[in-house]
Amino acid sequence: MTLDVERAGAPTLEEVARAAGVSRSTVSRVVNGSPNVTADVITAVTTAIDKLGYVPNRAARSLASRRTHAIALVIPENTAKFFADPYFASVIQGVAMHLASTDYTLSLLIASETESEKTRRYLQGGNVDGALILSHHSDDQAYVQLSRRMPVVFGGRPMSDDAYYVDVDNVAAARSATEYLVRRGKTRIATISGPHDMASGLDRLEGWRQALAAAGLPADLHEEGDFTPPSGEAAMRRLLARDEPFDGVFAASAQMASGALIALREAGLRVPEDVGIVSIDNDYFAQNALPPLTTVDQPSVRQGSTMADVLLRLIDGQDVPRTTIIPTSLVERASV
Amino acid sequence: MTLDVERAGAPTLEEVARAAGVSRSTVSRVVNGSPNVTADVITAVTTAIDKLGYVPNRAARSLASRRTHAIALVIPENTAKFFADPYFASVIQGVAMHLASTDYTLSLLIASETESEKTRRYLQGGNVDGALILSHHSDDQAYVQLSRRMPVVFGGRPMSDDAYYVDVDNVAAARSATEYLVRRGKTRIATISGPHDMASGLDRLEGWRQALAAAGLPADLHEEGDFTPPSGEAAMRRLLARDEPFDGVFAASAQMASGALIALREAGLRVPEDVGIVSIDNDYFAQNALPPLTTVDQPSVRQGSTMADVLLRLIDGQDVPRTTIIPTSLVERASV
DNA sequence: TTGTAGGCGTTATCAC
DNA sequence: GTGATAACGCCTACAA
Repeated sequence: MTLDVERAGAPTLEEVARAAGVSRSTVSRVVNGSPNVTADVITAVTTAIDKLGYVPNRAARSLASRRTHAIALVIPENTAKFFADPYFASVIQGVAMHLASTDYTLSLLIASETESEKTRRYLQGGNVDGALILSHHSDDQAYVQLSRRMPVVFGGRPMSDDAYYVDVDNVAAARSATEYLVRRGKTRIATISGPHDMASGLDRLEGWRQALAAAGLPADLHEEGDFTPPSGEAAMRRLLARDEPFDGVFAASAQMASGALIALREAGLRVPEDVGIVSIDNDYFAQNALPPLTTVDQPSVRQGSTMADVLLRLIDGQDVPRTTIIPTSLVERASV
Repeated sequence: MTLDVERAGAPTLEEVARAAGVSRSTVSRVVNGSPNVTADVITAVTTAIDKLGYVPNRAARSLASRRTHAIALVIPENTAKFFADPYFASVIQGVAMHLASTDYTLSLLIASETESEKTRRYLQGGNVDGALILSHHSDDQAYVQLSRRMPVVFGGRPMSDDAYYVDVDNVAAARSATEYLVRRGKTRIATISGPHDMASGLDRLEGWRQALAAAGLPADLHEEGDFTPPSGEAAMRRLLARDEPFDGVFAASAQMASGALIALREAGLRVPEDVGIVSIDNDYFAQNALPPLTTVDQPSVRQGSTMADVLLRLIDGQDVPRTTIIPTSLVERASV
């Protein structure tokens, strides 16, 4: 009698069709929201679906439709080294949460350079409908090429022109941070920049330069870091070793600022009394530093969700601007 | 002549077969490493594969084989709030990197509670071969049930018995941290514990108790936090407000310890001179605190890769112990 | 060892 | 509006 009870696998579209007394095609139409279906039929099918607990088989669906409903989030391994950086965690979170409200799936790829071929094949092998590339390095070229074969969106401006990306305006962010220092009366403003092989590193340096130029101040006190706390500490030591007094510092990341704070303290310099410091990133480094850092907030969770949004539109064939800039804002705390 | 050039889609198994002059079955066998194939044939097929740049179509493969070669990493949304916690980023990284050396794919799910039904269906809908659940909360029940339908491995001991999980020995970690305080001559040792609805919170509290009991010391100075810096700061304030002097503190997380440091400093207490503090987590909070924290290192990247390893074995039908404990180690710095 | 044939669960193209 | 009927690309008995 109840042959259908205790079936092994999940119910199929075919079974739903039988239960609803319609054809498979019709069930498929209902499932995919086709406009040409009678209300009665929709009701019947929906009921059957609920009763049976039907869930479309993704594999079958993508085999037939040639779309996977999956996107990849690629994190080049050299970037993964910076995984500890809360920035990446936030972006990933943003992506995942945005996707949660769609029926797309997120496939996370840590792309080791030694197996880049494998990653490339995976991406081109029709496993995903599009890719998100999270990296600020100049070695993005391979991925830029990929964007000719499928929708690709970068997080952070890639070192290439014709690519879709969403980023904060790093130049403007750095400029506003530096301008804040100027407004507070600082006249000798140094910077601890990010690495020169990352667009964000370069852009923030440029913003610092612009602000100083506009204020008629010299822009010669510059040391490079790699965004991490230790590099910030080391850079500050080098700055101090120049024996060239300064009363303000723009650090390209809060992590570096927190490192710089250590070197400053060691040197017997007080913040903000002796030197004021402003940075970028409103993460817990900024929040928990001593003193808490005045910094430029770049909403990274939002960057992630925006990236996902842009990619999905691209996949959907919509017309999307190549560049999406996320606004930043200065948050004042006690370091200046 | 060259009909095959400029084809639209990716090459199929069928085309490889034709190019190699064998049947599709044989190509399939070669691709899947079947033992019963002649060396010559393998060579021929492999050559054809390389020449054509063939990549198996995942959808077709899983439709036919009923295996997806994908696993899910589920992060309950309440956990996602703690996303800023470097612990999670590390675990995710570990999982992703382990998977990179296999042909499994990682599907990252942020499971909002309001859509838990959706997540459940996704998991049960045959989209993945197994799932990793990252959570320390007691609301894991739903996922424990899931483990009856497919391989599931938890990160952190779930509040249930019959589940596979990989975790650090939180009791032992807390005990060794506390014992260290005892060895350093502290006689009045307080604790800032984690939340009581997380196994790790409870276990670390228990470890603290055990160490004190063994040393014949009272275990009454206890305040609860939620693993975040602010909660640690607040807990320390409450501890201080008790007006019950103490010379040692075991904080269940480095983040809370860093918060506690702030309250301690405000109260004019010096670390380590007046009170020694030990915590768990060797993250940058521990490394960059002032003073740097003596702490118990729990290798979270490794926990992630181990979780993936266990799950893959489970999927492979291997016999795996339900519990995998990752060793921890004490790293001495300047806070005691 | 290798080939044949049928099927995996959907979608898509047609007729009706 | 709805229903047959091919694909979609691969796996897997089973046969040879």
